[in-house]
Amino acid sequence: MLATAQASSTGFHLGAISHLRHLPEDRSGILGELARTQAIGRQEVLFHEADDAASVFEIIQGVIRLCRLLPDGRRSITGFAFPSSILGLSFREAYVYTAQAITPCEVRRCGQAAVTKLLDSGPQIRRQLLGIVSDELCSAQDQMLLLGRKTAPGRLVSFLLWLAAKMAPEQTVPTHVDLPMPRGDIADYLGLTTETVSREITKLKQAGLISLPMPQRIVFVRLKTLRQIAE
Amino acid sequence: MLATAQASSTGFHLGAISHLRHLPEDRSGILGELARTQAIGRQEVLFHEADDAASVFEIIQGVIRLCRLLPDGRRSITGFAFPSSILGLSFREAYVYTAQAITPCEVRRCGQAAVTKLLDSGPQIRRQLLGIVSDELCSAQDQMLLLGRKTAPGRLVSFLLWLAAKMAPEQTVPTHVDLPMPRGDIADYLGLTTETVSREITKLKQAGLISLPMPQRIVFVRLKTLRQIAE
DNA sequence: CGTGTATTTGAACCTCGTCAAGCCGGGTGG
DNA sequence: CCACCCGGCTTGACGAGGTTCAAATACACG
Repeated sequence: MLATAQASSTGFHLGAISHLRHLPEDRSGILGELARTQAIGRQEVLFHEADDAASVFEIIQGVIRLCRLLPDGRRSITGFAFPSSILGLSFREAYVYTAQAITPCEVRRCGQAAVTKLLDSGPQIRRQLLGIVSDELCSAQDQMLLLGRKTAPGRLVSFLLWLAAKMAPEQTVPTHVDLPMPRGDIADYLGLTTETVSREITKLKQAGLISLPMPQRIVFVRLKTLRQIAE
Repeated sequence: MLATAQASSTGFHLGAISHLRHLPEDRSGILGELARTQAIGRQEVLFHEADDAASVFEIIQGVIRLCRLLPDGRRSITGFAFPSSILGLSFREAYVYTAQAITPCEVRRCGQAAVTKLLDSGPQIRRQLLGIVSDELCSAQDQMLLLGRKTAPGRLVSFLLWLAAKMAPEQTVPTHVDLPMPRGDIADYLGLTTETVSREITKLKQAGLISLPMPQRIVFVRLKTLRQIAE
């Protein structure tokens, strides 16, 4: 059932490009009835790096971490996936990262063949799928800039504001964010250590920029200053 | 010779492409006769970040740097483009980085519309274009791991070996590499400073792992050790 | 031969990683 | 109900790795 009408992704031209990089298209149900819904327990692995890329996933509920390992065990988290994210659109033989549930999740899965069929089914949906991959590429480059050229506080604040926007897309002015992932995951995402992440959070609290009712909840107190720190 | 005419930045768009972790498909001329060939002078800009993404480019000759700027001037180079790379496959409204020639270049350009047409022309070419974007995403993640979890010598050696493979793909055992870009570009690509890049090169030389007949030429002396350092 | 740029080198400083310990909260079992 | 344990988080002391600032050198170009 194609109840969810595909939002047209044809050009918006509003000038203020940087905010519009990731247009809020409605992608819900892009995989349609080709997909089967499935529950995933906390810490469960959807697929491993280098596994045969057999399936594509759409996250319905929960948060998933995407990570890569160096031979000596150093870990890099390349991204997090939230509801409506698409995972595994590789168009290649193997997955390039491991996907693991941080919280209990609900996902829809469908085979690569179904995606190929989807791609052949028309220019509209094609554009949408390609846009998804393009957006991923764009955020990957944002992340490179963060890792290569921002300091620890800049990285952390950028992350907190980004996460708040991801978790509550409807809010233009975020008030707080609840961290679904442990400090270690944040560290591996930001190229820092758990200790540094913790210390920087403490500093923000002591500077009165955030408050911390509990370790998993960050309340933004001086949002404007935070935005400056994130640059 | 071209005087240093600052190229006006009227809109072109572009994405970026490189690396071939996967199969060595022949992509030469993938844009076909839809494209027009064009010469680009050193330091000339193909397109700017946030410009309307109007064209797609294929590099025929030369090396191009792709970069992003932070408001305060810090720069991050997100990639380099070599012959046979495709730039600007964004499937979005605007380019997400600036593309600038490091050496004199020859490129083929064609409009986005032509790419769309190409995409509609069959599953074969579709797979190829999608594979290109997927490969880009994969290298972007490699780079995140490098920036987040490798030390200065690890980053530098990884880069040198990677560059050697890019510049002479036919050689399985590289003997040397000629750097087309200045130290500052390498630094902005690796998330370091010019001074650190220079010092690390000096250290490799003093350790007898490389030799340096001239600043732009790196000769690999103990390849195996270098590979270990790169991990 | 003089000028400007790229590269190298030096010294002081500082951010962040490392190692180690302490803290807090939840769950389990006595 | 309490004692204990265990994992995640915080805090402290210390040092290494990289940045910053400054200057010397080398090189290409006019």
